[in-house]
Amino acid sequence: MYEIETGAICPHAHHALTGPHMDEHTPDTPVDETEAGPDQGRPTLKTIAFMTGLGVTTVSRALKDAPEIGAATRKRVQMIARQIGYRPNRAGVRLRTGKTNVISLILDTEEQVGGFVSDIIYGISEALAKTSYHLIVTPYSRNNDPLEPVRYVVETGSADGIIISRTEPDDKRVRYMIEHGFPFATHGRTDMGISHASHDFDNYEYAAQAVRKLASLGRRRLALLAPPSNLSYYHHMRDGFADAIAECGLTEIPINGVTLDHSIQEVRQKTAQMMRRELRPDGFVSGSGSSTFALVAGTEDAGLEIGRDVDIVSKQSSKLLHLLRPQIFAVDENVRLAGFELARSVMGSIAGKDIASLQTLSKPGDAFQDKQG
Amino acid sequence: MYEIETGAICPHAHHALTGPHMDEHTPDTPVDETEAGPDQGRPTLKTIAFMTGLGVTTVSRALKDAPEIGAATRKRVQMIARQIGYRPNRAGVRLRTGKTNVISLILDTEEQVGGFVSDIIYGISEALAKTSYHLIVTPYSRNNDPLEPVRYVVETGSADGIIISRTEPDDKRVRYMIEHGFPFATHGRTDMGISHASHDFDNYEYAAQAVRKLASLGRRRLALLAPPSNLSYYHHMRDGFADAIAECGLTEIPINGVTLDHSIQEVRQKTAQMMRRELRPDGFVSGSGSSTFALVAGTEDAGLEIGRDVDIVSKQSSKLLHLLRPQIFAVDENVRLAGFELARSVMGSIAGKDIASLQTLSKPGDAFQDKQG
DNA sequence: TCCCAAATCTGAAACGTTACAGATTGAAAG
DNA sequence: CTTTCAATCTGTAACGTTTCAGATTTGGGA
Repeated sequence: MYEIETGAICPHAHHALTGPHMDEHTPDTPVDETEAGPDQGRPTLKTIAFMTGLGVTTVSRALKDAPEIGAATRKRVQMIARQIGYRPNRAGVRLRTGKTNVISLILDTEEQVGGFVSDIIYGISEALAKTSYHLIVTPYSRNNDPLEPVRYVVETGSADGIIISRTEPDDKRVRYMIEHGFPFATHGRTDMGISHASHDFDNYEYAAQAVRKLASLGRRRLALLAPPSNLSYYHHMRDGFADAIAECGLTEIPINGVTLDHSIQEVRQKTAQMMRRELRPDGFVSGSGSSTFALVAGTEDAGLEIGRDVDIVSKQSSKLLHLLRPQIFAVDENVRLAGFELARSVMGSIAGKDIASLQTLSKPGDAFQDKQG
Repeated sequence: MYEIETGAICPHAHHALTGPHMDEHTPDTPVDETEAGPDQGRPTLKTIAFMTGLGVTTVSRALKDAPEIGAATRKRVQMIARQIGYRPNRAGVRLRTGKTNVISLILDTEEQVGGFVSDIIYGISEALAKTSYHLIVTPYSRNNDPLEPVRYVVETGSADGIIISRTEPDDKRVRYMIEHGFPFATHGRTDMGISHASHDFDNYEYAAQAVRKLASLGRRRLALLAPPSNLSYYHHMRDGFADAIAECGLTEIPINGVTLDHSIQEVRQKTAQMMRRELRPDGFVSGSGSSTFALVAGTEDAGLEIGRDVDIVSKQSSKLLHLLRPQIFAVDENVRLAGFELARSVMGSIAGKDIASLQTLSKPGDAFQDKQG
């Protein structure tokens, strides 16, 4: 049934198949509209038009429940369409309307965080599953200009909406998309005085709770392993950390030179260095699971023990931390949910929905899992 | 410059923008071909045709280096195209030729393995970066029919080629795609007497080497934590394991009821159970990093110690295992490379290249990283 | 001088869809 | 018995591209 279809898709079979394709148009006799020829290959509006005896316009409208089509006709057309498994040709729609039915997820391919990308993709997929949207992944390297992939998608119109992460307080990608009226949603918030679709994890709250937890354990000198300072959530996390430090009357031991973006080796080394010093932290707040692996390793390199000499509170997106060291206090960040929300947001943005409804903030939950997970 | 473009993409702006779009056709005067109107919005072939004074056909051919175009014209057209940033409209090409310039990665959204998906996507992206291909992710749930997403892509022609994983020895998706002449590449091999594009990690070799390593450590009773038995690489891994067991004169302690697909909790529990028995294994071969986390936890639940009571050899795609327990012997599987190779393979398949050149097997390398990683 | 072939170039048609501007009904209103 | 109007339906054109079947020019050979 779909032979032509697959043929048409397989380039090396082009010449063989495009020849006898729809040979209703014999060069001598002019086209007779009433005989649209036997349907072959994938059904189109023309196929249905032929089967129902209607015009393609009518069929097109009937399928999208236009009001000017009789109820009987509408039902008849839709029935046949379902029967023969009609699917609108995406290229046709896209060419005609400019609507691509595609969401582009723009990804940093240097991303360290294991599982982050999988989860966000699964979440997006879940939200897109019942819609006509497809998900396309547009990668870029952190070394290059992050604006470039955005510009590419906007300029070539290869998607109807964009999802970005690694959002900055003053984000030029956001500015660009706003200026071009292009729908998008950001993972993380901005601080540009502009309202736009976004989803974020409440890192302020997380860091504050983490500090309080450590304070309640009697820890006094805390260190924060934070994201790079250009990212929005650096500030949230840092503010939550600082506020709670002040609130609890603790002191901060700054970690210089490494962030969540650094390699495990670098973090491990830096941690070991720090933990061998006189005035070392007795508590860590960590922004990501994989970095916490390095934190633990570095701490133990220095001969110290988690839970005894130092406590760690860490975010995680997978559930591995309490297997690494059961003493770690792990807070789950549901990245799959983030993906889901981001997809909903960007679709809402495309549909022109009210922006207020497209901004969500995920709370850390009461998930300070204790020694047993 | 791209205002029209973005407008055309943003559905809620349609009506506003399709009106004054290219108003060269005034209803009274017939079209004068020589005045193609001022180019606005995204440049098309028509734009270039107007600028050069050539026909669109000529421009189209000039851009693809057709031989029947004069060298001077060709250069002139290409120069202008570059100048004004011409990009062929994907929908136009796709509608006309049937070529989508899209590769579909079909993903099981139940996937446990953290980082696996990210890496394979990064690898694919890398291979696609310099081409005109886009990557689209087509998800499915393991509970549903795995053929369904494949059928969807083939029937709707939403991609030129497909990449699948979780390949089975007798894989109905492979059969389906072959029957429909649809280009694809599989992550993992089949055993159907059909030759097709694929990439695989040599799990036979991995398991055999793992067993020999454990044997060299004096371990005698080995257990294999294997993939589910329907997958191809189950057999490879199991055969390598069994052959080396025989070769070294060791015995196998079978693990029943859990596979790499099972949750960490399940594996952990099962492992603990097993390790409390009289005749427990003194060596593990594990097929994935995250499962090894569970293996370690379960072993320690039973009061045993890695490196003393039992040794573990495990594959990993991230580098976390030696941070978990430095005693683990980890073998790296480069999933990013797998993605890269798969993308190359499927593109080769689309281009009709010789299949022999599209089959690659990645060797485990000499990477039996010792206690220090 | 004429003709033919090669070298360049060209318009028309088509891919499948939707928007526009009617066309065709039947029935209600005058 | 018209006229009008709403309710349905329809053909044409257009989106941007490539293919087909020429058209035009040039130059060489006779």
